[in-house]
Amino acid sequence: MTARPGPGRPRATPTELAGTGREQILDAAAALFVEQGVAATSTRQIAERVGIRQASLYYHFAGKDELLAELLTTSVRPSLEFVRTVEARVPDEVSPAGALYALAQADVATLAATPHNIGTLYLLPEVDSERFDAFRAARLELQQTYGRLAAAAGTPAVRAALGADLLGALLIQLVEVVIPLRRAGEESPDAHAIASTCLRACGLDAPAVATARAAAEALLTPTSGAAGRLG
Amino acid sequence: MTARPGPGRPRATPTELAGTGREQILDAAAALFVEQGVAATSTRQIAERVGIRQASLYYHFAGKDELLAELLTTSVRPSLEFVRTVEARVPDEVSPAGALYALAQADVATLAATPHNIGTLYLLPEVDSERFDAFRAARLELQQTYGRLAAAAGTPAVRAALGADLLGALLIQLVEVVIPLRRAGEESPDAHAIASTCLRACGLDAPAVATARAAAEALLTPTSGAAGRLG
DNA sequence: ATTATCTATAGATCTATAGATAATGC
DNA sequence: ATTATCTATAGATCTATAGATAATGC
Repeated sequence: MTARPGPGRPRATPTELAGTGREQILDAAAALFVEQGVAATSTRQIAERVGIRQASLYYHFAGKDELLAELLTTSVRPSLEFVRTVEARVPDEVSPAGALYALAQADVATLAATPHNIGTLYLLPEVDSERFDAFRAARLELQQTYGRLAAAAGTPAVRAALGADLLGALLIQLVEVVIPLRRAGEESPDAHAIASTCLRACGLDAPAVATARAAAEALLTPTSGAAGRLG
Repeated sequence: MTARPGPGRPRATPTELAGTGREQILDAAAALFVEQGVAATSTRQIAERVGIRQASLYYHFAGKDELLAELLTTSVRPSLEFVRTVEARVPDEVSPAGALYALAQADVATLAATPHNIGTLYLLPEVDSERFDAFRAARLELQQTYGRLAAAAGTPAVRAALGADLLGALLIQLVEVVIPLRRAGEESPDAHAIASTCLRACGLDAPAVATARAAAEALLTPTSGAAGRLG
C-alpha cells in the first residue's frame, strides 16, 4: 500500500493514500469543501491532507475552482446518464410512475453512498457562478426529467395544481433529504420510503405506489435474458 | 431620507440606507453572505456596501460570525414561536393535519418573503460550527414539531413506514423548496400547493387535504370574536 | 461625556509563479 | 526526456487593534 514510487520527485512526507496524485487531491478537496466550504478551504489545507506541498497542487489543477468543477461534474454524470436511460423506456417498457420510483430510489442510494456526502457541494454559493453552468445545466436536466415524469405519473388534480416545473423541484428536494440527514449524522434512510413519498407527493394512493414500486423493480432487475441493461 | 446626523463622527461617504447602522450592516452582510457565502465575504465588502470603513464594523460586531449568528437567530425565531403556538392548539382547537397545513403554508410564505432569500444561510457549512448550536437547536425543534404533527396526521401505513424523524426531515425539505426556487430566479410558488404536497406526502388523500386546508384557514382567521390570536 | 465614525497599521494569511531537483522510462 | 515533486517568494489580500476625531446630548 505504501505509494508505489513511479516517476517524479518523491514526496517529502510519503503517505499511504490510495489512487493517483490527482485522485488523492480530489478526495481531500471534496472532504474539506464539504466540511468547510470552498472559500474557507485553502490550497494549503488540501495539500497538507494529501501530504504534498501547497505549490504542488498546481501541477495537477489550476486552482480550487477547477477542483470543484471536476467534483461536481463527475458526481452528477452517472445520475444524468441513468435518468436518460430510464426515461427512454417510458412509456413502452415502464410506466411514468415506475420510472419515477426507480430514479428516486437510485438517486437516494447514490447520495447515501457517495463519499464525503458530496451532494453538499450542490448547495454551496460558489456553484452559482457561471464557471459551473455545465454542471447546473446537467442538474436542471435531471430536475426537469423528474418534473416530466411526475406530471405524467401524477393525478390530474395534482398536475393541474402544481405543474411540471414545481413538481420537479419538489421531488429533487425530497430525494436530497439524504444530504441534510447525513450531515446531521443520521443513518441512511430507506430509499423505498423516500421513493414512495415522491409518488404520494404526486397524488398516487397506496395501491398505485405499490404498483409503481413493482414496476421499478422489474425495470432494475433484468431477470433471465430480458432486454434490460442499464449501462 | 438622507441619514439623520445623530451622534458620532459623520461617515466619510454618506449613504441613503434605511435603519440604524447596526441594521444597515446586518442587511448588507445578509445579501453578501447569501450571494457569496460567509467565508468568501470580507468585512471590507460589507463595510463598502454600507458606506463605512472596514474597521468601523467592529464597533457594532465582533466579526462575521457574530453577524451570522444574529442573522440566523432573528430569522428562525418567528417560525419557532409560531410553531409552538400552533402545536399548543392541537388537537383541541385544530387537527394535526390542519396544524401541519397552517405551518407549512406560513413557513413557505415567510421563506418567500424574507429579504435576500436568507434561508440560503441555513445551508452554509459555517452553520455546522458549534458556535451556532442555539440556532441549530431551534431549527431542530421546528423540524421535530413537523415530524410529530406529520406522524399524528399521517395514515397508519405512512407512519409505520417512515417514522416521525424522517417525516419531519422530509416536510421541512419540501417547505424549503422555496429557497432553491428563489435562488434560480423562479417566481414564488403557491404556498397552498406546497402545503398540500406536505399532506399528500403523509398519505392523506384529496378530501382529507381539503379538510386540512379548511381547518388551517379557520385557525389562521380569527373571525368575529373568536379566541384566535396568534401573536 | 458619549457615540460612531475615522486613519493607520501589524501580523497573518493565501494564491500562483519561477526555477530547482529527484525520481522513472527510453 | 518526462514526470512529479520540491523550495522560495512576490503580491495581494484580510482581520482586528490602537488611537484620533467629529458629531450630539447633557
